[in-house]
Amino acid sequence: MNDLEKKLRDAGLRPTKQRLLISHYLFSGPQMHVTADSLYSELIDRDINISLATIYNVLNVFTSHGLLREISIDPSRSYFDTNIKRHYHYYFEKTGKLEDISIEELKISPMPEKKNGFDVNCVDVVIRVDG
Amino acid sequence: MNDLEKKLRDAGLRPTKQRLLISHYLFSGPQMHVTADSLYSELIDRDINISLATIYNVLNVFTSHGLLREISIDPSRSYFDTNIKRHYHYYFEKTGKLEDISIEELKISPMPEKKNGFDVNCVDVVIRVDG
DNA sequence: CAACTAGTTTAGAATAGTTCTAAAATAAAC
DNA sequence: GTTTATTTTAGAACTATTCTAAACTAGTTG
Ligand SMILES: [Mn+2]
Ligand SMILES: [Mn+2]
Ligand SMILES: [Zn+2]
Ligand SMILES: [Zn+2]
Repeated sequence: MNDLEKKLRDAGLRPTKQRLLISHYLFSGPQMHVTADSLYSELIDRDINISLATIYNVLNVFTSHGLLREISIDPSRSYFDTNIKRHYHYYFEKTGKLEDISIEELKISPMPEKKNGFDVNCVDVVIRVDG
Repeated sequence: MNDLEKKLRDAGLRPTKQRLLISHYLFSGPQMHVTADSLYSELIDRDINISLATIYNVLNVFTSHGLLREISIDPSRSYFDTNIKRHYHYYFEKTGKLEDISIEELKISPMPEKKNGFDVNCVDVVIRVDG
């Protein structure tokens, strides 16, 4: 059982052919930010033909099982982040690219823990730049 | 020339009947966060019948002329904020409501001014809570 | 005022990202 | 190997938003 198969099983997911191919693209190299469309195109470029419905299914199920994080940046499409540790983003509005900002680089204080008795699920910071 | 008419003219916009009615709803009371749909429904409730296309036109033109700010919170719809001063948000994921956080309440440091030579357009902070 | 022009509103069509449906395929359990 | 639950898929459906083009209106000019 290889690393990717273990990663999927540990998350409670069946390691199907399509999930493994997508995992290989997403998780075997440097961390990245993808949209459904960018992922679909990149896989097509590598002659990996997975239906767009499956791309959406996999992005959503990976997100709900903690392997990806969804980022709301642009109301016209969802971004998914392979970096699931707490961090923030630069967003380059012209190119649509994202770049990580570590929590050491940018400090928020006081870091909120609760609001009206409700737990804080996450703190999203997006710094929008022209480029 | 009343306040709302002046506000529109100062922004370089013609004070049409529809824009004035929408401005009255948005700008005459406390600050608020709306979606195209919530605004449309609230106006219908007040027997103000403006086409949904116009609601979208007006929200977009108000935003591009600095009378509103668009907030990316939820990939399934756009929020617009009548508070155009720098501030941050709590987002209550179950109800879809937003609440302002002032820049005195939450500090970010260092406040970024530039990135790769590009200007920072805005710094969005969203604290997502369960409620 | 009347005539003119540029900008605005509107219904309805179109678009596009995403989700749904239901049938075929596959993974896991027995 | 057989069975069962899960997954994949093509294509349809959905939905927030934008577009189209015709009717309307605000502002300008004489
Ligand atoms: Mn989603
Ligand atoms: Mn918009
Ligand atoms: Zn990231
Ligand atoms: Zn606000």
